Amino acid sequence: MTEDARDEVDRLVAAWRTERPDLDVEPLQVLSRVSRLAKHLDRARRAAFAEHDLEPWEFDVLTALRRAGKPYELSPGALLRATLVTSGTMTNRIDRLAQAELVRRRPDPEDRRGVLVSLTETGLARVDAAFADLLRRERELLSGLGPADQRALASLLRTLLAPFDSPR
Amino acid sequence: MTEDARDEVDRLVAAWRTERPDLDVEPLQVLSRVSRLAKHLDRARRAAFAEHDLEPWEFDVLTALRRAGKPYELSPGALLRATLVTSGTMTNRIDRLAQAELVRRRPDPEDRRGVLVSLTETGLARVDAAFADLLRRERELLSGLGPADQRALASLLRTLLAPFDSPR
DNA sequence: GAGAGATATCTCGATGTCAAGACAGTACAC
DNA sequence: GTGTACTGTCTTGACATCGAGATATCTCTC
Repeated sequence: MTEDARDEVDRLVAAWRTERPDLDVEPLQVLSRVSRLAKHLDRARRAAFAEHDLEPWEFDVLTALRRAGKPYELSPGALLRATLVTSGTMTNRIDRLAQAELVRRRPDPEDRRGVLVSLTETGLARVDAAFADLLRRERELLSGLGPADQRALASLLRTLLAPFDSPR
Repeated sequence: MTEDARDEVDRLVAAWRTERPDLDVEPLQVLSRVSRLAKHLDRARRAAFAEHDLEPWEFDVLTALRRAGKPYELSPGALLRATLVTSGTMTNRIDRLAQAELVRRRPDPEDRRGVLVSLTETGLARVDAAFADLLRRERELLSGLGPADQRALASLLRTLLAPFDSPR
């Protein structure tokens, strides 16, 4: 029941089996693939956004605002929870997005510690265009799997992700 | 056939469906989960390695050497292909690993442009300990899935990864 | 055996991220 | 209301990464 090496991870696992036959390296079959796929995905995203003059980090922030719906406005705190970055990083991102006039900052009228960040017209247009493009490319990446396989994959990944998301 | 929101990605997809009902956002079900899971995985790895005084990037280089088998020696070029980083990054990594006496550098006797990097005794011991620890934690992360599900997941991911790895 | 192009590694400057901490404002118990 | 703990945002300094380019060496063709 040995699998022939179809991808880098199969080769990696085979190498570990030779070098450390005492260890059960099965977890790598899943988790190394997740890491490597994410890395390739980052590159694909970067390429897709480049056509719209957006960096991946810019897209991440803009989409979070876009998803919020009208008036496309969230606090920095909400944004950093949505994007899994630290507060320092988010401050820096908002600074640069505001300078590029893709977002606007205004004081929160309800909480004087707070700030609200919203999309500008330009920001809205850019993120919508880039998102449509991203979906096109992602669909292409998934074209090796039929609809049923995609659903199965999504469901298995959801199970792994649940412990990270729900206890929040 | 609506799925109840079990994780962040379900919520994210639901938000997009409201905001952009004209787009088919199914690809996100898979690919956003891959990205998010990879991010969580990075944090788990960082925590695991901290106990062995290793950074994730150090671990990546050391394991590539470890997998190569005796005499645990590879060229910088082979290392950067194994770790998916650029050459400048690899030079920097090797410099710091050599300073920490986890690896050694020597000129390649066969090719005077080249260099060979090998594990020291310390490097070998550290990477073996950290790897065993990592596997323990990864197994824990996967404990929500039975063996059959893990194999199914691995197989689906392999299909997605194949186009990136094989044409290399 | 000379030259053109490919390959291996390293250097350098710019950049985005993180962690830790500073600071202002809020909430809640007493 | 006062004090204490918490929350939300921003500042700062260190650091790993990338991309472009520099240099040295090898390979292959003629």
